Amino acid sequence: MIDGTRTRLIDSALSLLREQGLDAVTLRAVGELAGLSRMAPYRHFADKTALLAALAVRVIADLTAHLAAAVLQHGEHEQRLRAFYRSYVEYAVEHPEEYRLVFASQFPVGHHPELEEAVDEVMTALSPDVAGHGPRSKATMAALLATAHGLAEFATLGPLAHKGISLDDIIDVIVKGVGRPG
Amino acid sequence: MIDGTRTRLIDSALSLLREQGLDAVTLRAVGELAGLSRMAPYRHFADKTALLAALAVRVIADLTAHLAAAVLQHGEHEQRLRAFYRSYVEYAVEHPEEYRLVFASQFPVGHHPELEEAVDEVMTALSPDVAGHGPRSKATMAALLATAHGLAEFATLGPLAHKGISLDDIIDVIVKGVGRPG
DNA sequence: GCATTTGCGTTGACGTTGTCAACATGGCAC
DNA sequence: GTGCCATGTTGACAACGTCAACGCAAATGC
Repeated sequence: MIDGTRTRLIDSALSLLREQGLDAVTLRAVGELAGLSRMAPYRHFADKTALLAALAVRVIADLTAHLAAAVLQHGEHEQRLRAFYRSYVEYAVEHPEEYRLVFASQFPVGHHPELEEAVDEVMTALSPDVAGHGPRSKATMAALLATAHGLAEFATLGPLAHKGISLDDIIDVIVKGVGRPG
Repeated sequence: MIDGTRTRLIDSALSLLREQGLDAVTLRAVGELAGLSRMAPYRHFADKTALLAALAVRVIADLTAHLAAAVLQHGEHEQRLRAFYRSYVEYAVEHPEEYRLVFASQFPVGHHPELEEAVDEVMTALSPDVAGHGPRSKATMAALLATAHGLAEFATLGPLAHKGISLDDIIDVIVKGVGRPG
């Protein structure tokens, strides 16, 4: 093990996040759940945001694996796209606090390179399977991630969930093009 | 004026939000900027979340007006759609803290009816102009808002901004359909 | 006309949180 | 052995949201 204590702190933070929500992830609670004192995290992370960023890296890796597994169950392109959207939203709905951590924590741009690497990795890992290989594959991959994220937040935050609009219908509109006459 | 102090408190909160960011919107600061004491907001709002929800209502109304103005500058359907996306992202980029307030504050569903009304109003105000009148107009409108939101967050939070991917290219992919071979 | 309730505002106090400082301790290099 | 450095600890502080208790003026009831 390279750095056991650091890993244990992230584990503790993840437990708190899952079981009691983002607000329960305090440095004190993390330290004590790891069997240490309140200031212990500062020996391994610059501040609270750095700890949360490390946690976000793990969550993003987990999400990436979840997406890849779902996508690879299908061979046909459009099926893969729909699986991508469905599994993305599914992950957000099933792990709401973890998902919220990633996007609500407002990590200052440029201060957490490992976090930006993790985002890059989602793109490079999934792009060949869902965005094709054409000249527009980068724009397509960005469009896929951005729209999936929008869908996920609308699904978890309410506006979409309780309005009697089917998720599959929305995915259908997106896949076929929002500009299509409907 | 129906309730001047309440309005003044929201004004103060908006000033703090714009000039110093979401973290600077503390009940103490809001009260004092309004020329009152720290506990004054409690006479007009149940708690801090209620104040933020009222602020979010105002922001959403502002965003709606911004979108409507941009959309109505065009007569053709696809032009309107692109204007919708561009102006949505533009608003988020130009008012990042206000936009963040709306989505990062995690308003408990069902506790802020006026907030949900405001969201409904975005839909009903814009739907005829961008989502058409067909049987799928509701799903289309939901798809438009969700995807625009995803785009806006990716644009403000970084993943999209500094990767050399053009926003117009991404909008193009979305309008024509992410499932199109590209 | 007077008593009372009610709306609006105030200060005091408390618990929680992130973080700075100062201090302890153990292993390693020399 | 002696000094250094990584790691961990406790003490303290300011800021925050919020509960209580209080003050006061306008409205209300009789």
